[in-house]
Amino acid sequence: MKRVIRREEAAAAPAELRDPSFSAAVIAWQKKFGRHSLPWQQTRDAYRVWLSEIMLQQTQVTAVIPYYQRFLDRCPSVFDLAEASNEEVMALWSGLGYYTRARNLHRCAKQVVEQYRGTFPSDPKLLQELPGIGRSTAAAVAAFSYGTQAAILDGNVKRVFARVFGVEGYPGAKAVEDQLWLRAQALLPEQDIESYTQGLMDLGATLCTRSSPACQRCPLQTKCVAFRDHRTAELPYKKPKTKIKEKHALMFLVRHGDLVLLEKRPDSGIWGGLLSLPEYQGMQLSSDVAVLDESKTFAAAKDFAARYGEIKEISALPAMTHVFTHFRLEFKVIYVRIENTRDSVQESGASWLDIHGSQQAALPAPIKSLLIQLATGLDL
DNA sequence: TACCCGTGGCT
DNA sequence: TAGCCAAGGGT
Repeated sequence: MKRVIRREEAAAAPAELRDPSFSAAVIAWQKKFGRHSLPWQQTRDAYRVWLSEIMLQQTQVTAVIPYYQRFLDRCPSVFDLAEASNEEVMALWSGLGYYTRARNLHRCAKQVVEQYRGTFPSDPKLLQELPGIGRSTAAAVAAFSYGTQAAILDGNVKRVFARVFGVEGYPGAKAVEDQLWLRAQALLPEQDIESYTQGLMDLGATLCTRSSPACQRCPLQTKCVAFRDHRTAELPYKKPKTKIKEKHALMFLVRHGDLVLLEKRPDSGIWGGLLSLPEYQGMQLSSDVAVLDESKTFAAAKDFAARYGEIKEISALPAMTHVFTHFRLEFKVIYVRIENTRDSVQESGASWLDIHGSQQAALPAPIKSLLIQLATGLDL
């Protein structure tokens, strides 16, 4: 069993990433210049360490301190917390945000009491099975409470590593994060894990800050790729803009001579209040327009156009794309030429536009462009 | 996988 | 000022 674990660790932490001088520098710096008097330091009580780590997830130190102390006053031990009512736990947490943390906190306390008789395990793998404890939090609790050699990887560490080692790419991306975990594992010191772990956090929080880092005071300056290359502002990479969503629509271009059938769009939503080609409204169809076969779109177009006249010609125009700030609209247009129009325009709320007046009409840009092409006799 | 969760501080 | 981000985890 031991052999297997060691082989896995060896595979997970390549030797070329190792550098004992890295942890040595962090540890020496932490002992001299790191933070030593935060309320959850100077204790190896796993309950207090765990409570602080959960509260500090995505939350800054100054916000946590009063909550931490209030929580300890009411629940000095994991048994007190396990026995507290859910309402009281939520009330104690109220204002800290991310309230699933509070629910998981309560569940976790009960579980530690039931499964472990109130003693948090020292193995990060076991800690990670508890609700609200992920890989990084498990390592922090194990290291601070029991001195277990385990790697953390929070926002601070990601920033420090990205700069020192010149890690390209957004640290939140899976592939980049995997690389960072490998480094975190490979760089672990054999002793003084508490000072090392705290030192990484302190470096990120007090020197290697997101903007205007204090490189002159940094113990890792001589190693730091970002400092050497003047790239501290660039590293770590910022979160990429979330990929814009795609929407799909099916529209009908119903033509009678030089006239095109238009509808006024609702005031709210895209192209609000503008005239536009009639858009197919069938929910089920419109959500799947992208994969609609031609026969269904033609059937929908015929069904629509037949209200206005006799269908003489029908064809699909090439799919069109229009990019908005927040999404991309892919739309198909079915062209239908009709004759012998019925007088149903008034009641339907639609209107006829002479295509030679497209330029002046209140039309969305891509629709206007389409109609102008139609008016100038271009092939569509 | 990418998104969601809350609040406060920062530039 | 309006994003952007912070001691992440769950889904």
